[in-house]
Amino acid sequence: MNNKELENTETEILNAAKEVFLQKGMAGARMQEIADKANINKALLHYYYRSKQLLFEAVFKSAFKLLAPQLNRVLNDDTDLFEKIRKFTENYVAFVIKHPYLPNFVIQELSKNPDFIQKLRAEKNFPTIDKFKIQVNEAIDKGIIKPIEAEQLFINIISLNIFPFIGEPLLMALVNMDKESYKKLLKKRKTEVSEFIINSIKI
Amino acid sequence: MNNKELENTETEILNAAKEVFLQKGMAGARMQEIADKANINKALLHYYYRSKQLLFEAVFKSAFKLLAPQLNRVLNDDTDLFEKIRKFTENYVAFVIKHPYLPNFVIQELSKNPDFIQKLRAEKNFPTIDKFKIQVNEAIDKGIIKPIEAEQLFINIISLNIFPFIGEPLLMALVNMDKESYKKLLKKRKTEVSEFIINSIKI
DNA sequence: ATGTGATTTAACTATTTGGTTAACAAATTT
DNA sequence: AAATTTGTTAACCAAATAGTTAAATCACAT
Repeated sequence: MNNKELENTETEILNAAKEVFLQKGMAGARMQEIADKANINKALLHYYYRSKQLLFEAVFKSAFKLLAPQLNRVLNDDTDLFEKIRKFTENYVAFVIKHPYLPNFVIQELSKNPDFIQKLRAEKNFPTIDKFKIQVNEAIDKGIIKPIEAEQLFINIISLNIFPFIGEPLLMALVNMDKESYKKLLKKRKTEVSEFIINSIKI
Repeated sequence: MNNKELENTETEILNAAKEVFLQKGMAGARMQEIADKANINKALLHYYYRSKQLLFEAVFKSAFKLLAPQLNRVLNDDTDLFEKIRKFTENYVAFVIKHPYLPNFVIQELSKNPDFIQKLRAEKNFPTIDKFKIQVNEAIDKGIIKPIEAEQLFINIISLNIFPFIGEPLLMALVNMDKESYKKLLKKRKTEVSEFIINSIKI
């Protein structure tokens, strides 16, 4: 066997599957396309991952494992609140550029299968809001920020960061920009979004 | 024929198709399910709408026709900027409660078929940002709001309003709430989101 | 009533698609 | 090196699914 590149067929398959599932979703993905992209026979897919469902679950879990640390960067990390918002915003853009379809995929498949979240919750490192909540309330008590529910602030942070990527095709048309200008606009958001948030909450 | 309810088969079909397509997307929708939901034979679908693709396009256009006026409420409407942001935010929640899957559907299908936006752009009433841009720049000149690009502000407004619905299953889990509490939180956003935005930009 | 076009149906077809089988090949153990 | 286990393939299968056909029925004008 040529162990230069094909060192690990299983990984090869998972990568191909990621590519296809992330772009087309569970319903739109085709096992044949995944096999082709992995340069293997379709039967081999079923040898490694017994069914489409199981392969999908492997992809989904792998995708979520990449996303979770990003979310934890806001939720469970005890740097200063403002600094944290700045860092998260800056890093998130870089993350999505590296994995353009990932957040959309996770959200999309979760909407179509809401029970799935239960399986994730059980896993180690599932992000929780507790620490963030304490931090926000402390900042309020100290008079650093205006009163706001931690949940609402968190949703605002996430929305402002994730949606411009998920809604890209729609937003691009609405603001009447081509791909290149829109990408520039997104890069500017690395700093603008955090300032927008901090402006709103700081006293 | 019982003309009480079945006054118009074509409309009956379109409604059933909307239900199915909006929830399952193009790839996940099944013609049989649409036929069942419309209480008709599958052949009748093809009698009225020749193919799945054409039926899908009818649904998509109809969906976008509902969404466009919502967007135009921010973009093309010459009430005061702050008042506009308040009104839009308040109305948008009501809109999504009435059409829960709609925004997600539009965005999702556009991501999977970005060329599709061209067809929409040609249509009457496609929202454009021009008017909003002028309004924002005037407000900046008058010293009412801090300098900000109109495009960025628009994206912020849309993101803060749409994403909490699209990302509902994920966000619900992250903030550790059940459906009921989350719905309450969303209702609170009717006023909180606009204050969050205005706080950030006002001088 | 009857002829005509629009509407509706049951039954069918072609294709796609997830999954299987059985045989072959390569690596590993004995 | 013989035997066994692991990896890989071509060919096949059954179910699902979009789409078709041809006949039946309805609405209604003549």
